[in-house]
This record gives sequence, C-alpha cells and structure tokens, in this order.
Amino acid sequence: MRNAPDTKRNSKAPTQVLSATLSLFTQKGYFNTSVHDIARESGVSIGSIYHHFKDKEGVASALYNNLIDRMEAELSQIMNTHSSAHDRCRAVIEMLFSITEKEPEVMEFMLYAKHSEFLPNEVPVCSSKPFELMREMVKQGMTTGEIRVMDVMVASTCLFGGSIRMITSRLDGLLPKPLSSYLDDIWTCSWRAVTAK
Amino acid sequence: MRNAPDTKRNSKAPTQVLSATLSLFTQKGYFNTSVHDIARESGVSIGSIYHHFKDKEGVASALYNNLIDRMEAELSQIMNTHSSAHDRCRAVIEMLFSITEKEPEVMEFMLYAKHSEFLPNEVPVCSSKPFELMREMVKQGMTTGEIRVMDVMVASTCLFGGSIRMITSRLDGLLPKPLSSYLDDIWTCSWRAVTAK
DNA sequence: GTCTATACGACGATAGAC
DNA sequence: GTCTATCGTCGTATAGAC
Repeated sequence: MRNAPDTKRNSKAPTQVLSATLSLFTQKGYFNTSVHDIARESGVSIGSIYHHFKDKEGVASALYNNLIDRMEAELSQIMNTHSSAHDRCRAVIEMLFSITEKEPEVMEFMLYAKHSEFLPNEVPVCSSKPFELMREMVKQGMTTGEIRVMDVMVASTCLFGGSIRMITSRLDGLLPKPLSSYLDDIWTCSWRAVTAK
Repeated sequence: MRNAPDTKRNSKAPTQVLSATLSLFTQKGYFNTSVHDIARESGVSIGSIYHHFKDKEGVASALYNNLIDRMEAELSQIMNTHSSAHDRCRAVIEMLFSITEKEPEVMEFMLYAKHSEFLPNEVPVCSSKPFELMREMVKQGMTTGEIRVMDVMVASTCLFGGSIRMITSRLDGLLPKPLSSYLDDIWTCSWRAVTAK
C-alpha cells in the first residue's frame, strides 16, 4: 500500500537520533557533542546516522526545523482560538512558560542555542515564522487600539522580551520557582508596557 | 625602577591577542576559531600565545573577565552619578545601547555568546557583578517607592529585558536604525512596566 | 619573550560487509 | 537499512632554538 514494495519499513532511527541529539546539544552544546556521542546515546550506529542525515549539521538542521514547525503549530493554534491581542499574547507567554517547565530542552535549544555558529544556512530564530506570528499579533493589536501605535519591533520586544528573559533565567537555574508562579506579575508588567491606557 | 632588571619590557602581545580574539569569537564563534586563527589575526605566534595564556580557554577567560570588569566600572560610575532608580536605569540602557553601536563586538560577546559551552568554570553573565548591580538599582527603586514592590528578579527582567532583546535584535541586523533612535520609546514602555502609577 | 616545527589525539566522514 | 572498521584532517598543545 506504501511506496517501495520490498524495502524494510521506515525505521524509527531518525526520531531516536533527533531525541538523543536534543539532549546532548542542550547539555553540552553542538561542538562538544561528537557524532560518536549521538550514536551511543541514541543506540543507533554511526553508519545509520550518516545514512539518514547528510552530516552532523544535517542532524542539527533537522532538529531545528522540527522544533520551529512545532512552535509554529502552537502559535497558529493560539491565533485561532483567541481573538484579542491581549488574550493571544498572554496565551503565547503561558504556552512558552509551560513548554519550558515540561520540556526545558526544547526551549533551551530554541531560545538559547547560538544557531548561527553551527547552522549558518538556516534562518535565525527571530526571523522565523513563529516569531513573525508573534509580531503579527502585536501589529493587529495596534489596529484594534489595544496596543499603542509604535514601531512593531519595539512593541513586540517590550511585550515579549521580559518573558523570554525570564525563560532563559529559569533555564540557567536562577529562578527557584516554576515560571507559572511568576506569570501574573510578568504579564501585568508586560501588558502595562505597551497598552494604551 | 620596575621589577626584573634584565628581562624585556612587558610586551603588548596579550592585548593584541585579546583584541584579535574578540573579533574572531564574535565573527565565527569560539569553536570555529582555532589558535592558529588567533595567531594570524593578532600577529603573535602560537608559542607566544601559549606563553601568555594557559590554553585556548584561558584566552577566552581573560577576555571574558576583562569585559565583565569594564561593564562593572561603567555601572558603578552610573550608580554614583545618578540618585534615583529612574535615572540610573535609564542611564544603564543608554550606556548599553551606546556600546552596542560603537563596539558591537563587546556586546555580542557579553550578551550573545553561550559562555557556558566554552567557559564552564566562569560564573554566568546573569550572575555576574554588573547584572547584580542592575538588580540592586531596581531593589532600591522599590524602597523609594519609584518601582512597584514585587519579586526583584521579575522587575529587573521586565525593566531591562526589552532593551536587552533590542540589543540582540540590532546585533542580528534586524533593526535598520541605530538603537539610540528607539531609546525613548523603549524607555517609555520599560518604565511603565514597573513603575507605580 | 618570541618564534618554528612537530607530536598527538579526536572527530567527521566513508567503505563495504551483512 | 544497519552495522564495524578505518581513513584523513584539523586543531590543541609542547619542545626547544633564538
């Protein structure tokens, strides 16, 4: 029913590799992780890894794009289930905080890794679709009058910048309590920063 | 009149090395820069580099601590020449913006590099003296009633987080105009976020 | 203090059997 | 599709002359 009749079923190697890679990259960084490490951690041999991915950078690239796609899906979901900029932006921060607590590695790799050093050909996170969607929310908030009219970049940065830095602080172990316990305070500050009244 | 009578005068090699290193690390990153690169760029031989520094990490470490010290000096200066939290914090942002425009490499290395990956033994930036001073300013602002009473970490992050992300955006080339042209808007947002009324 | 030449290890990537 | 064994390169660090 599928494509090739005789070849083996699609293996689960790639997902195992990506999962192990996320752990290793967030713990030790891209350059401190060897392909041997990935093979050991994932239980997949080097040969297989190179069969499924072009090279080490290809592994990182696949991982990166996977996570960007996932983020974009989450943001679209929020875009669709909320109508005001206020509700949308708050939901975004809540979502980011939640992922940070449940899957710190995902956030670590998305927001904290210096992709440009090992993925020179990928579009930087801040120019990626998810970040564009966040700016779009802010923009719409200006047209509805919820948010003061100003440079969209400035407004977006002020509205989300605090939360993003709270996330990195949490990942650095500087915050004793889970992010959810700071959410109300952060949101009060962030919204006051850009709202009209 | 100095210490050793016969040995050559203290060479300027170390400063040349650190200067070249800053350029290379910010352009290509720590791991993409070899000691050979540093030798070539600085005009100092490998042997000399290893004479002055323990190893490659030692070069990075010296650079890092130099810049931290410099930042601390700038912040102390601001602490002494301004009295209110309002004036101090605004001056800090102005200073950070100014350095970003005049010496982008300094900010790039301070705020954007993932030090933990190549300087595992150094204290992270966010726990360094300069960042502590910034939190101290915020703390004092709460006692004087300028800033709403809340978790100091939350307030500091909200007050400075937007500006710090503007800096990284600027370094990423996402902002067409120099940071100074956004300063007033950013400050309005940031201060509204934490101020009492 | 400065240099050149070299030793040595690690890692990315491939070959080729199963 | 998966594996093991191996190759070649590059980069850190040292030795030792000046």
